[in-house]
Amino acid sequence: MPKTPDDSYVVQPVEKALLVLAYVAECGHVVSLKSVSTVLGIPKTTAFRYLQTLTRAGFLSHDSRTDRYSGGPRLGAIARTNARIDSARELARPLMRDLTAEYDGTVNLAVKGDGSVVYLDVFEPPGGFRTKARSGDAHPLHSTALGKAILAFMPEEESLSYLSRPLTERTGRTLIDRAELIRQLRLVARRGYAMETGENEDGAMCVGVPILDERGYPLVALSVTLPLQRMSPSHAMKAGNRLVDAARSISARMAPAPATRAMAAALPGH
Amino acid sequence: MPKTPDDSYVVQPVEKALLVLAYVAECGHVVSLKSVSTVLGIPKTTAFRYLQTLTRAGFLSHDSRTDRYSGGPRLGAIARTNARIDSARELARPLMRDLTAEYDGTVNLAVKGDGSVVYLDVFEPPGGFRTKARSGDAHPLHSTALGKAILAFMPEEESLSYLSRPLTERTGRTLIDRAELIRQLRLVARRGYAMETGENEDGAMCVGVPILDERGYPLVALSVTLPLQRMSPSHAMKAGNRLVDAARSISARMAPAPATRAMAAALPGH
DNA sequence: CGGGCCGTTTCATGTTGCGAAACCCCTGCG
DNA sequence: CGCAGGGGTTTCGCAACATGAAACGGCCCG
Repeated sequence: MPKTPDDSYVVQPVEKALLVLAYVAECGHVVSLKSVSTVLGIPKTTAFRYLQTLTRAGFLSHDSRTDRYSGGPRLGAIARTNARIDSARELARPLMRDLTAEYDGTVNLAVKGDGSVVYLDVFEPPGGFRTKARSGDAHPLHSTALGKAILAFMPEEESLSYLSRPLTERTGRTLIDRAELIRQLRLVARRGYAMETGENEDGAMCVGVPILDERGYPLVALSVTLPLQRMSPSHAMKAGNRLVDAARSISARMAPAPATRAMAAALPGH
Repeated sequence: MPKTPDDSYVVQPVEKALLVLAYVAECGHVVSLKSVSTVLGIPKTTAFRYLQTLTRAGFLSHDSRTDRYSGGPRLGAIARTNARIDSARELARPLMRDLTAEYDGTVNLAVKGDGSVVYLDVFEPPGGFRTKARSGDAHPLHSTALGKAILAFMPEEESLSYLSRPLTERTGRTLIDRAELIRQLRLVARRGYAMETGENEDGAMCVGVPILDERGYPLVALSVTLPLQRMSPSHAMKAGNRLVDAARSISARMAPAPATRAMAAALPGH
């Protein structure tokens, strides 16, 4: 029985477990092992194992008093992260458009990835020079204004762990001296914006700021990139402060992560 | 290498696939097969299969142009359903408290399950008689005011499919005549509330109304249950209209299902 | 034109997922 | 008080199937 064009790479246990996850999470109420088994037509032994595994991984939660399953904390976490990023992205769009025109430069929005920034949106001015970064690309944290803005505002423990990894040299100017980087990050934290001059891409200079979520964590960052020669120190400072204002206005209106069902499920049942 | 008290029922392919799902969905940006494989330390062949399976199931989406994965539509659906139900539940709470005192009866909030209603919250008056229903219990659609309220407001095609299943007789009074049920549902749709007199539980009478989500679908329902002898027809009518108002006020303020990241991901990348 | 990076396909192997059946516990009922 | 029944948990033997090394192929970049 062929289902879709090509099943050959589908892992069956995973497929069936996802069926279980979808059923439990989408039905909006607690369910018993029995009902999973009968509704989905999966033998109860197998359903039992899937429920266990899904629960262990935090995708479901299990009330041992009533032996019922429901959506778990992980689903809430995913929804929350997505809501935060989506709303930041949405709120940033008009500001980015304005900034692109205002500075006639490239304006970037990026999220923090694992040891990198990943570009979400890149607004380019009509005529101007083009930067390398495209939506979806990843660049190092230590070589970009976006990354330095994020590093400077995350908990110190975390930033140090990133800095302890090998620091790749993107250009001749890339800072790979850890002590110097840490000094810079302290300055960034104080004045609110980060700068980068040809450290990530030759001939490009960039000013970046973090966008803090409701926990104060720099989940996203915003930056303007210009050709090196068009950016004077005073210009950069003005741009930095302008970006700080923009980021603050986004933070203030960002999704406040509403209480999730997963949390409600943690309360006593009756 | 023991991980938690008891791994014996954990299905390994599922566990690892969930690791992949968590990584991709939680990181908030598109990722490549390579990065999944290296970050999670899973051989790329295996990671490939998991990504395929997760994508097939709608938990991830795959941009074939750039070969990148991100959160899929199913995650949005789950978040939306939960948000709707949570907010209804939250908004209902104070009203339910009021109604409990006002009628000195049991007030129920339930979600539509597969062919049943599942009780979310049950408010009981201090002294009074107790009904059978507890939070988490499931009762048939056709024998409860909650269920009839829901049946009357769902698309006809769907309600007919439920009515075509065998109708269990809960008490001597349970309506199992389909034609008569359909006649009743039409009346319910017209006046806005459903009634039930000892059809689900002996000696109890119940008035229920649907709570419609933004699509007009009766996802949740609200009801008041009283001992049969304490409920006159005129009393029931007043209660019904009171409940209709309450439901409308909940519907109006219910979570409007914000645009999700999964939808945004469907837009062209750059 | 050539090298390397990354996604896809193949294939032989034995690990491990599977589900029938037995077991156990709790609840409701006579 | 004990019996029956419905769910959840555990056991166990077997073969299905997940696995990952290696080979392949396409695309980009130099």
